[in-house]
Amino acid sequence: MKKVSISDIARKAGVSVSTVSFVMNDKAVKMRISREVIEKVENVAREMGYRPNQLARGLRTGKTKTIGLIVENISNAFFATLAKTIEDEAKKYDYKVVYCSTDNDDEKARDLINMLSQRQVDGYIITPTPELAQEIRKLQAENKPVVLIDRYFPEFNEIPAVLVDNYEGVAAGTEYLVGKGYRKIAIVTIENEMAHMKDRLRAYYDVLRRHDIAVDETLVNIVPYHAGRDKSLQQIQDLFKGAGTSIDAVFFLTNYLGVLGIEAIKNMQIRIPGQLALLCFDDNDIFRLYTPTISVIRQPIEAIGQKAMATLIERLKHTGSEVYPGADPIQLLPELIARESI
Amino acid sequence: MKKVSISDIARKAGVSVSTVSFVMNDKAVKMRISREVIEKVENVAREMGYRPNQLARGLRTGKTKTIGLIVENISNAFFATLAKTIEDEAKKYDYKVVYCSTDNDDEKARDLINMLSQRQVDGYIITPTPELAQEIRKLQAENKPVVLIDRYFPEFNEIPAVLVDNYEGVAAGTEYLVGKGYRKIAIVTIENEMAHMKDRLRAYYDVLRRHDIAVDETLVNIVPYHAGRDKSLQQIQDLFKGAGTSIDAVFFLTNYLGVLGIEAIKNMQIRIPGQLALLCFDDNDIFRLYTPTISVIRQPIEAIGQKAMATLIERLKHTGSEVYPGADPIQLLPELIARESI
DNA sequence: GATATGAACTAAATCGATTTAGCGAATAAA
DNA sequence: TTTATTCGCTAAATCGATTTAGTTCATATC
Repeated sequence: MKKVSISDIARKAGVSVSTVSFVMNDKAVKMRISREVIEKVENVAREMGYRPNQLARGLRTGKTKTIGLIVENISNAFFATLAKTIEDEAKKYDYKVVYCSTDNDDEKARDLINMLSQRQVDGYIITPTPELAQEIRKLQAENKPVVLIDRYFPEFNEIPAVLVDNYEGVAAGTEYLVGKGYRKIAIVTIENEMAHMKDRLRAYYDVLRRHDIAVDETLVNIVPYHAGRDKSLQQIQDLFKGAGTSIDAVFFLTNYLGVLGIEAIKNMQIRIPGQLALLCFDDNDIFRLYTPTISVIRQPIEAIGQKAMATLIERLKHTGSEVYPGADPIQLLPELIARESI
Repeated sequence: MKKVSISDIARKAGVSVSTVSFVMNDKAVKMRISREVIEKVENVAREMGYRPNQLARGLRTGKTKTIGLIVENISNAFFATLAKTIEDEAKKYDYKVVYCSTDNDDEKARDLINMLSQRQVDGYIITPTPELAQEIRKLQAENKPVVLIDRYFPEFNEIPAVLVDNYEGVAAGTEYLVGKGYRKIAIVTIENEMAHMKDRLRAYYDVLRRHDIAVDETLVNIVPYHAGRDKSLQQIQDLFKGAGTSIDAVFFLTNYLGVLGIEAIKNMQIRIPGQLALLCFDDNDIFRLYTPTISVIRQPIEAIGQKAMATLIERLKHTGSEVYPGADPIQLLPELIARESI
């Protein structure tokens, strides 16, 4: 049994295809279709279970009512929550979301943009990879609205971006550690050349300097992106060996690294916060449930998703009519959640 | 700047649209297009950044190279991993996956099927909700392959299903508890009328009976699906009050409930496994990292995803040509991971 | 020299919708 | 009675691809 099309309905109802289209799109009144015909068509459509083909509709109208969401990794709790928020938000505006992960690979990101472009999505929300600026410019040139999320390109502000205030978050966290009397504060971050991570690191340096604490570069630990689980864990455990002597606190700059940190303390049986204080950027179920509970800088994920979506919708509404004036990224404030690990 | 279409390429290259189509689809040789023309077209297409419109292609060919994946909740770790596996697997066969969540709501599930159907996906992988059988039959009638995942309808086997062997998993878990000497074994399960959960519960009863352990119905705790976090937690804490006296072990039948169990032991400071032994169906990061580590029955998520995808692809290949003979659900064996909580 | 064969392309139908322009009948205005 | 309007609906173009059935030359065959 084949799917029913608009012409099947037209034939069965004894009217033209156009009439069916008008009725299905609530333009019947405007086109002064008579009450009887409207009812006839609606009945036939219901009986036959007619569902308009969105490919045909999209082809004709140039709108698919779909937006493409590109994140780094959808199985990461942060991005999963973000995706869910965006999807819920999109539904309010009657848009559907298609999402996919880059794994922070430029090549993969380009492929995904390609794929979404071929599928004619109406707009994009993108967590960019380092070299993606060119590709995103092309989308703008094609008049497709784009909103960056979680990351941004400081050198070009033609594209709106929504993210947490990374600098403020890490500054607040570092201040908190300093305020609690810690001086030998180690940092664990992931290798990433992008601005949002530089902002985080910069905040750390600035706060130490502000308090006249000498910066010890051996305390700045950068985990290679492709190190793999075991190697990364090892690097953290090596750092932890100095607990109580060369370091007294560790600030993890990402969620993923913080979880590895927990594995490390578990493996090494380090007393937290006795021997070592712990703080992590970005919350996670585990941090709330672990013993001791882990203090975090919480990102306002829902707010980020909502703001990004609202920005995109705004641009979707008057697409082409006006050019985005360019603006600084929208940076939302994070929240310090003090738990037992400090 | 508008997007480039096939006719733009044709015009610029000075050939017909058909010729461009043949070149782009590697049918140039078969259609004996000359080497020069092929190169000309390829160059023009590359220069202009041509990317075929998949809506048009899908409309014409009737194939979108897309499959719809419907899960219960994409932000749940089990389904997130499953989705990732299926996506990776799909890519091998050159298919793209669109996924969405039902929240176990029949109405929502029907809407999602509708939406995917309108978008002309080629096939479906569905975690069904209780009343979804009719809707799925319609898809079959339209000649769209469907594979059920994680759950199934015992009363109709016309649709292939791939899932863990729930009965065996819970049987093995219960046997393990009994073998360790526990006799007052409580069960915590979620309210769900579907076969896979009934299978889990049935296994519990069967094993107790096999060991001549009297079943105490007060030990069987069913958490209402829409109870909400706090109420569910309360129900588990109420159960835990009997630790050491009326109960000596608790078997959580889902991941989500197990995590609540951890919150409960944390809140109540219960010694595990001293006062109470814990076992959970379906693994989770937290279970591996918590102190004590929690023993689990691990589902073979990757295998389930792969098998489901392979089954779907098989049906996609000869769509329409033959009817699925009908078969029992494919049930894959889970693995008991013994940790410290028993 | 007429005809058949083959090489290298192209025209046009098609998929299923939307949308503009227009047609015939009924009614109103002149 | 003729002309203009309004009503209620339809024909046909269009979106951007794929695909079948030709068409036009050039060459080979008899």
